[in-house]
Amino acid sequence: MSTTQMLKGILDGCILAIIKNKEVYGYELTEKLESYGFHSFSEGTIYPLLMRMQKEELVTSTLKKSTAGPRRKYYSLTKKGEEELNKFKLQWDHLQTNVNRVLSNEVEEN
Amino acid sequence: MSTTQMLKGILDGCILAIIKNKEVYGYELTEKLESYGFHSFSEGTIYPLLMRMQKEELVTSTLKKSTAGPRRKYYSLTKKGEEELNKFKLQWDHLQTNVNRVLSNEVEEN
DNA sequence: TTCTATACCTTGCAATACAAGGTATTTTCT
DNA sequence: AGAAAATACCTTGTATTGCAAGGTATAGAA
Repeated sequence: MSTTQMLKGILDGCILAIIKNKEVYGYELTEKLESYGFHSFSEGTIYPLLMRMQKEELVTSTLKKSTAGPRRKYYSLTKKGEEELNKFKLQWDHLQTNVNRVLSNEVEEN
Repeated sequence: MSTTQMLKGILDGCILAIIKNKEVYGYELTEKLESYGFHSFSEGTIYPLLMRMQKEELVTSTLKKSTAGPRRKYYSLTKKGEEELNKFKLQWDHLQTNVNRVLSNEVEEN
């Protein structure tokens, strides 16, 4: 099993969290994710993902001049994006709890 | 983002962990996962997954009579399956660490 | 001018969770 | 005995998403 599969759906939430903290552009994200411990991501992953999130109105983008190279497309969170991030946090929390419960072989308590 | 996507690749590890603890049959798994807090899984998810894991020699299966209904196909872990489970635990640990780091906006320490 | 780094995007593929539908066995109910 | 219900397995087709590979364009440096 590759880490690739384990990231499905989780990367979305991580990127929302990063954008919330500070607006970023796509190219920057591929590097930024590394600073959080992830192996570096393909641009073929990042750009389509950002465009999808914009289509879903979770983020907005504005072009700004770069110091070196073409203009950067900076992304920031919409209100809907913040709500989505909060939803993700809850889901991630449940997932963590459940997986850890399975791995340590404990049954759910109520 | 649905939980469905967040499970990709993670379900494998969970099922390996459950099988290691005690041999189980497919139909039973769909119920067992609920007791760990997961919403119940489709059989269309479980059966292909078990067959794939058998093909990869992570598990073996034996048919046993049921008290009610057709014979059950019980799965148990191979040595390779145990190794895979250990790998999964490490990967899951890293994933947890990294995602939580992003969500709390901490940079990796070295 | 040419090279390099920056920055964006597209296409096609692989992996996997799931809905929907199908088959067979065993017990229970009428 | 026949019908119904629960148990148990499997298959097909679809949607989602991460990624490799390849493409385009801008700006500064050599």
